[in-house]
Amino acid sequence: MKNNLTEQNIIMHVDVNSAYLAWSAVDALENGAKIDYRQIAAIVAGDPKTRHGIVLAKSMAAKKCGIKTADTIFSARQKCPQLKIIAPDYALYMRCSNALGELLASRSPLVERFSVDEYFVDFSGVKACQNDPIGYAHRLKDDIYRRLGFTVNIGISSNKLLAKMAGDFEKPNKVHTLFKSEIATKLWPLPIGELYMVGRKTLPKLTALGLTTVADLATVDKNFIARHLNKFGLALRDLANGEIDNFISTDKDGPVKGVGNSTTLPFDIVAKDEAYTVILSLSEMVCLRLRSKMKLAGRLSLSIKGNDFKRYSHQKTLSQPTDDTTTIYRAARQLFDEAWRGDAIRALGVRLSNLTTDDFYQLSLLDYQSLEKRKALNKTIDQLRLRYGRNSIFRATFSHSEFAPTKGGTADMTNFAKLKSQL
DNA sequence: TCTGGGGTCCTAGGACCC
DNA sequence: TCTGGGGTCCTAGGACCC
Repeated sequence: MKNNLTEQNIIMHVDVNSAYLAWSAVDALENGAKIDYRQIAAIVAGDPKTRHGIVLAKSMAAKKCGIKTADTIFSARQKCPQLKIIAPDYALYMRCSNALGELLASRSPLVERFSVDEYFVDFSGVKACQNDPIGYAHRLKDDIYRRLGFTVNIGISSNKLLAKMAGDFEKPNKVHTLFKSEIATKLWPLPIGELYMVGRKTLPKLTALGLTTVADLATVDKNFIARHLNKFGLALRDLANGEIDNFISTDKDGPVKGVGNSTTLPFDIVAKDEAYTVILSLSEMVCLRLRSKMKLAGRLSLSIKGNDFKRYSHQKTLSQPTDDTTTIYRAARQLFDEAWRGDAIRALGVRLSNLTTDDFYQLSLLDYQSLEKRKALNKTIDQLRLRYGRNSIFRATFSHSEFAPTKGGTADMTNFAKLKSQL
């Protein structure tokens, strides 16, 4: 076994247990709270008054009551009447995430943030880890707890996907391995719904095909699964066998493909002007982020969610790539006019994709001057917002509006320091 | 006081070109 | 003037992840 390990890559997946809840609990304790939220039935959830009332994270005790992530607060309360409900603090979560990233980076230069509460670390070239990765992982896990106050699960394997699945075994505060040689004993016995990428829609399809365990999927006839689930089915079968070459990439190091913001309104919108206002505030945020990445967008899409929760969208390829707020806003408004079915609107979203670098701006001679003026204006606005806050400057439209001048953004975007460093 | 927000990838049909 | 077929782009929608 040891020989085996030294010959292959050592990838670890580090996953914070009940991240938002744990981070809020640590923060509360540091601020003098008498109880540890992790020890009681507690959840982190948004505010139902603004129609954001869903469960974002839960304690183990809350989980035992049957509360799941994305449950409504309403249903969570029914499952557990004495539930403690904590409001999310995204800026805090970003600080905790960064602190974990820094600790990991002190152990290996190859650290990749996979989400706010998950990192991949490549320890292949780290001597202290090579002879005993499991012992090393235990010491790392305990060190994280001692220094940062929260527990993690660590999954170990020779690639990211298997490491991630290992990290999803028993929780919390555990270290697991899932090397290829262990797939038949550790992965195959699991119910098929626990396999990565088997979600709400796929599970019943697999069940209907008579597949109930990962082993069933791993050994199913290829043609059979391809006939029913196409390419996705074949990829899932490969995954069940630990073959990940054809599977969905876990690589987040690559360039970002798109930038989008969306928001659920506190009440349904029925007037076009109100929709325009929200579209403008979303455009402001999306364009700020786009410019901070030094990109131009070639495609714009606008999505509308009605009060029936059904989402529909409309998109267009822009005549030329841009990062200008006014240009994007006008185009988004036009998309809205073309798409809107006249129904009550619950949520709106603006998304930019087909990104290119902004080192050359295709200039049309006719509007060269106005383009330069707009670029200068955008830059000034960005700098003011990054220095004094996102709503320190806003368009006159918003001075008597019930809508915020910029809209959208949770974890990474509330961290203006980070955006600033990208400018 | 009932249901978030940020992403990625895949599919399928139609337009258009050769 | 009985009508194919491949390739690529565009668009809408849906699946999954955290």
